Amino acid sequence: MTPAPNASPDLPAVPDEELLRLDHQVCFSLHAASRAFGGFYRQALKDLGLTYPQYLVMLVLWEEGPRPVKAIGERLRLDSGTLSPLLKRLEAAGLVRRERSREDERSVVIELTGEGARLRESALSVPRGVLAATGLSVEEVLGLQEVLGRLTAALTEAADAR
Amino acid sequence: MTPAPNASPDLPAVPDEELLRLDHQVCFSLHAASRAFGGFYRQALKDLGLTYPQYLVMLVLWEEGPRPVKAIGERLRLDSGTLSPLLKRLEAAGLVRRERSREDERSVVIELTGEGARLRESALSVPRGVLAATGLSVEEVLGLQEVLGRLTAALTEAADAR
DNA sequence: CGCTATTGAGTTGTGCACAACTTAATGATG
DNA sequence: CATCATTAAGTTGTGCACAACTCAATAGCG
Repeated sequence: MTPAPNASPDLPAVPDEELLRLDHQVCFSLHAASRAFGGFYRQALKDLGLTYPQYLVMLVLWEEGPRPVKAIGERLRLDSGTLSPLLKRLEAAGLVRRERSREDERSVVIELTGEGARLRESALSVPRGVLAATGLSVEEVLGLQEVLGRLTAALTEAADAR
Repeated sequence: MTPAPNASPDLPAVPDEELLRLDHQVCFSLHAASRAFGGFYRQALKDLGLTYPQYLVMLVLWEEGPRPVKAIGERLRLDSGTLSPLLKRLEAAGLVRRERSREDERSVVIELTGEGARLRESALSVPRGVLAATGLSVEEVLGLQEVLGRLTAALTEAADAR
């Protein structure tokens, strides 16, 4: 699978020197954007008492209902090393319950508490503020999302193929 | 400054429910892309013995020469809480020197060692591999960079205006 | 000049990301 | 069915991000 036939299909006579400079820019842009996003959410979510990754987990649970840790990890591409302590903190905050599955005792199912479910109402107002703060149009957001999706898929595939 | 005149200029009758779902997608896309990028670089940089943030710092030093911690932080939007330990690790690895400035003894100037400067040669081959792995054209990369730049600027401005 | 505010770097504490590992349960195979 | 491989979750250790803080040096002002 993945023949990876190309050495550099559309990179003509760009010297390494210049690529290093461009790399600087792209790395930096993505890194900075991700952190700016996180920083803005940090403020927006402070009232809810959630961090940004905790918010992502709650979004999954609000949308999809009770899920084993494994499924949440696949959805967010996070492993148990990240999720286990995060979920324990959500449990300590009274937002979720963790229960071993009876069918498969290896699996731990995460489900919302009443408080966790109610928190969704407060969260409904968050995205509009964020979207407004981005200064992007809805079309640009959708376009950005599409490019980022392809980027992630290509990078993880390339990383796995090693 | 920053009149921020608009409540929601181009968000018509989209209900909160749907925005929350869209938010899920966008947050996730950016978060996942950033981590996929970092993951790919982690492998590419393993030979150089650098982490991704360390690579970003080295890029600044390779491009701009000796710089105080403050200047590096402004370039990468990182504060001393992140940079101080990172720079100590680069120093321990023999790649940089940290010297108090004589003109202003509050300032610590970071400069490359011979080994740090030589590492640039090995790093020259990295960006081409990464660019190929993204599966994006050069035009798409430039477009992505432009959107991300505006996104970061808008978000940090909105965050500061609180 | 002397005092106060500001600035640059560093430290501490919390949380996330991830690699490497452990443990327990399940599945597969001879 | 007994053994071995696989799987899910958790643990440990390292490094980054960031808030809140300390400390020393400098700048500004009366």
